[in-house]
Amino acid sequence: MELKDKIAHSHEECTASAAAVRDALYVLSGKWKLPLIITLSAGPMRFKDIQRSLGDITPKILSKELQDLELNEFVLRKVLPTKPVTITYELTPYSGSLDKVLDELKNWGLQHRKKIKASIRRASAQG
Amino acid sequence: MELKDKIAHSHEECTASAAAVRDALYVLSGKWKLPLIITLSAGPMRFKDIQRSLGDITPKILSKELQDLELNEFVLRKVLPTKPVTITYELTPYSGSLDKVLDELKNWGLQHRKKIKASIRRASAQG
DNA sequence: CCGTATCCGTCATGATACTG
DNA sequence: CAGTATCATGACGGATACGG
Repeated sequence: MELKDKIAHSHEECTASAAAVRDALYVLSGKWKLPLIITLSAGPMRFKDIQRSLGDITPKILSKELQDLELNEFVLRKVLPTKPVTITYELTPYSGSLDKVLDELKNWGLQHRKKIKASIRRASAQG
Repeated sequence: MELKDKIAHSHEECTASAAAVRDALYVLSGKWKLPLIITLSAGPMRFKDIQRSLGDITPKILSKELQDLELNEFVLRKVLPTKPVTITYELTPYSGSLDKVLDELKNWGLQHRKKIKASIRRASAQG
């Protein structure tokens, strides 16, 4: 079955597909959301730990991204009654709904990278 | 199986996953690439037709997006020896490799929209 | 018709500094 | 530690106009 058979059945369905895909990409947009989710998949972490784990994200951006993910119910913010309070972030069960998407995206990314490398090799050989 | 079992096996694999996912999102990034692919899934089209079909994309942006997609071998540009020449754009077979990704993205986008609506209803009822 | 060139506004991201 | 505030910037998308 080809792409056009799966996606572009009619004008309306085509529009609907495009809208749904764009919804998804919108929610997952930005430089950090996916890396953040993948990082948190290791378990609950504190703000500073996440920051270190992601390398060079600034607190402002991290804060914003975490809030976004919280709003979309991918991430749960927990305040532990220690003294002073400890705050942790962890993935919600709902984040599991991204499993397939993430997996497909990962697989596709891997195979695409290989393909691009091969293309470049071919192009160089030709030139 | 949970997300953490599928994605974050080890530090290296976690990093690799994140990189692959970001590769994929990078290639598909921007406001128009997916809508463009979905539009072209109806068959070969000329520049002006695509422009009309996408609604309000400007020629500069469309040109750039088409070039990006050509580079990544999703789209083939054909120059037909009519007089004056006719130029068409069509999907390559390789674009079919996106089938699964697109499908998962579409499904996820649809279910997520439903969930968000339900959340808003719940929040309103509470407040 | 098929684009490219120029200019411009907006938004995402980031550096730095600061508060509780 | 866990953030917020302020300021800066650069990429992206778009409007308009023009060239082949």
